[in-house]
Order: sequence, then structure tokens, then C-alpha cells
Amino acid sequence: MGNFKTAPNSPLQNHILAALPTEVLDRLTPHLIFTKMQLGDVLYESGGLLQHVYFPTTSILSLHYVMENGATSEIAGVGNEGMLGISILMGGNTTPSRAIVQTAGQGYLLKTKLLMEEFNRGGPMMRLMLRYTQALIIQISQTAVCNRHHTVEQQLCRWLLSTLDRLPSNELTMTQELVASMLGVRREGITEAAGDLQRSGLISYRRGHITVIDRAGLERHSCECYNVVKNEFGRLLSNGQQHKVL
Amino acid sequence: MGNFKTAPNSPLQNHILAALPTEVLDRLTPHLIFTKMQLGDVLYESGGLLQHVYFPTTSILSLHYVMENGATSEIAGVGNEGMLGISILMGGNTTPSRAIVQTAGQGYLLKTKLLMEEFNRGGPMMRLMLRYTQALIIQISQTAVCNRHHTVEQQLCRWLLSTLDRLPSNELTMTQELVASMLGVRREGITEAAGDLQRSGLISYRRGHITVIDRAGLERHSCECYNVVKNEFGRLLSNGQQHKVL
DNA sequence: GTGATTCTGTTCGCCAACACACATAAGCCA
DNA sequence: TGGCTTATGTGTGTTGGCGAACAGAATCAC
Repeated sequence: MGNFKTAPNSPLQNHILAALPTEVLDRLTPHLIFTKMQLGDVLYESGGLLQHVYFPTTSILSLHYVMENGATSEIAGVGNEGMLGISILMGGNTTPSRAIVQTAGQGYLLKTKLLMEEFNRGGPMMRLMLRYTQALIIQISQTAVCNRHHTVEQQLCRWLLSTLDRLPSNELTMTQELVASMLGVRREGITEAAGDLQRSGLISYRRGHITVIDRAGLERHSCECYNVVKNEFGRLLSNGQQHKVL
Repeated sequence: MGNFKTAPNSPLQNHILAALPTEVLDRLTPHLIFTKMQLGDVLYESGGLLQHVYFPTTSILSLHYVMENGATSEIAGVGNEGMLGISILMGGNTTPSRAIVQTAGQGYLLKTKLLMEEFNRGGPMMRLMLRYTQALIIQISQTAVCNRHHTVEQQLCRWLLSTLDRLPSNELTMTQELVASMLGVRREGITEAAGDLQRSGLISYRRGHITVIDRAGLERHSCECYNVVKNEFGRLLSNGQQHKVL
């Protein structure tokens, strides 16, 4: 994390791009624009027009709903297993939710027009996008149920695990305040839950950094939602040989 | 004319079908199968294979997530404004959620194979299905946020309103127990909230029947989620104006 | 190094929703 | 009509999360 890696990584670090046949990839690659994203960057604003779609490689993005009173909740996360901008393909030119950068990192963007053209060919790109859409729907649905039925501690475990799956290391750079705004709960709630997890030896943290120590333990403390989503992503997006999911 | 109660209504009472160009409709109509659905019928079981998709006309369907402990929550409702079976088009052959009949009524079903063929033509049918998918995503997202932030009473108001929108009358045939299982809360919670609404003169009910008296009042007691979803559905699915962007 | 800023820990009262238990009432039908 | 089933009402105690307020600790900027 502390490395000064400024050289662009490969677009193929994004699983969606990597799953495309070379023919499609050859068409798209010249138009993929390398980009670095900073924590907190707002990629899409609710109701805004979408000019680009994003394929994260090392960054993690987060889809948020913003309520009238300003409260927010994450409804889905997007890492290198996915992409941001599905709603363009669905025919709404705008996105209903805000997209922000949850973890700084790299990625690629593509003009929506080019994505649309490729999608409209009706080939493997389209089928892949649609499968990803289905996976996204499952993720959002599970979030809805999770919000209804599970405790903050369970949800924190779930969130840590799915974030971890998108990171190379086992350390997140994140304040509790930020985590709280992701889950749509109070900061104190996260302090308490994280304190419990630390006392149980599952994680350790210091100002703005959370390190996962006992991943299996986290899974035991998490609600079922983590595994449900993970399995569905695997089922829908493990394209042939690739078994590395999420 | 046969029995008034059992005579099939027109497929065009379903807004999705009604929005299709006649050319497409002519291809599909011969294969639409009229069907009546009883309260509680399970149309899709979680993880099951999908043989048909459904276009409700007077019935209302409900998508449920079922948790490991058996608890359920509705994640979206489907009336004559929509259809059931989107996940087929997305490439998962199975559905992740259970679909049940929430209000008995009529509708049409279509073999998935025929729907797929039409979808794969890439014409107006595909574009319509994709827009509906987007609307569904918005509905589910809003449910996630609503579950996090709003009270049972607000959610009940929201649910009553959106159910009402799918009904010809202002009376729902529904026990409180059933409503509770829709919202994923306790039956007592609904008793209490419904009692409040009745005392406020917004609804009246008796054993298994809920009548909405003051619709505007319900809207005032509801959370913002009702209107957000309604507006998005209008924006995405307003018939005729396929070109209506923004 | 020092002071300012930001993050984390903790407390208190409060309320919505929960689980459980049981009382009453409405409708069904024999 | 009366008895049975099912739906609804109510009460008690518990809990998880909220809001607000504040104290201490870690890091940053100068």
C-alpha cells in the first residue's frame, strides 16, 4: 500500500475485462483510459449524466443512496471483480445513486458511447454485462435483507470481508467514521463493534487503519449474507476456468 | 361472454406488453398463456429453474428473500406495471429469490425460450426489458435504504401506497400477519402501526381487509421512498416516449 | 516540539422494535 | 345457534441502535 506504484497496471487486473474474448478486448483496449482515484472522489452524482464507465483494478468503489435528510447507505460495492456504470446499459442515462471511491487506487475508464456500441453488438460483452447486472441485483437484494435483520457487528464483519476480497493486503485504510457512513450507522456503533472484534482477536486497528488478523473468525461472526453474495458472484461470473472470484 | 369472473382480461392490461410495438406483440400474443393466481402461490422458488416468465394484469406478485432461519423480506413487488423473470434474461438460469402471489388475480405467462428469442433480437423488447431491469434495481435499492432508516409505520404507508397503485380498488385483501411477512417485521408491529393509521383516519380495516380512506394522508405519513420509486418508474417506463432521456 | 486537528472511546437517556404470552373478537360452518 | 378457527389487541420486559456530549489519544502542520 505504501509503495509508490505510479505505473499503470494492466486492464486485465479487472476481471470483467479479463473475461472478454481477445477480439473484443482488442477493440476496446485502445480506448481504455488509465486513471487513478483518490479516496472520496465522487465518480457519479445522483441524477447526473454518465459520460464514462469505470473498471477498477486496485481501487474500490461504492454505490450510495443519499436520502433527503443527507443520510447515506452503501447499497453495493465494486472492486476489480466488476464495473461501475451498468445503469447506462439499462437505458437510463442517469444513475440513481452516488458512486464514490472507497479505497484509493487505479482503474480504467471508457466512454459510454464506446461501451454502448460494444454492448449493442449483442455478443459476449453483452452477455457478460448482463450476468454482472444480475450479480449486482443479488448484492443489492442481500443488502436490503441484511439491513433489516442483522446487527451492526454482523454487518461490519460482512463488509470487512467483502472489502478484503477486493484488496491485495489484509489492511484497510479507513476511519471508523467512513465505515459508519458506508453502513449507514453511527460512528459510535462502529467503534463499539470494532472494539469487540479487536478484543476477540479478529482484527486490530489504529487511527484510520484496520488489519484483519483472523479471517475465518470474521466469517463466523458475519451474517450469512457474505457467503450468499460471494457464491452467487462465483456462479455467475466465474467464466470457465477462472476460479478466482470476487 | 362467459362467466364474468373467469373471463380472461386483455394482455394489454400489462403495461410492459402494452408498450411493445404491434409487430413484436403479434409474434408473442399467440404464445401468451392466460393464468389465474391464488394468494400464496409460489411462482418461483429460490434457486429453482425458471420455465416461464409472468406478466401480471390484475394480480400482484412479490419477490422475497428467504434467510437461513426462515425469516423473509420483500425486496420488490411486481404488478401490472412490470414482469417477473428478469433474471432469466440476465443469464442466471435460476432466481435467487422466491416469488409469491401477494394478491390473487390474473396474468399471462410465456415460456422462457420464447422470451429469450425475442430479447435476443435486440429490438424494442430488449430495450424495454432493460429499462424495467433498471427500475427494478432502483426499487430494490430503495428498499435497502428504507429498511435501514425508516420506521415500520413509514414503511407500512409506503407499502400500502405502492400496493394500491397496482389495484383497481382502494381495498386490499390481506391479513396483518401477511403484511408483516412482506415487510419482514413482527405481526404486532403491523397491528400497532395499522391501529395508529386507523385512529388517524387514514385507513380502516377489519379481519383481512384494509381500506385506504385518505390517500394523501398516507403519502404524508410515508417515507420519501414511495415517491422516489414511483418517479423513477415513470421516468424509465413512460410508454411511447422511448426517446425521453434525462 | 508544540499546538491544532482529527480520530477513537465512553457515557447517559431514549425509543423503536423485539420475543413471548395471552386476551378478545370476527367470521366460518355444522 | 354455538363452537371452532383465525385474526387482532394488549401487556411485560428486553435489547439494539440512536443522539448528544465529552474526554483522551494519535497524528499532522508549522
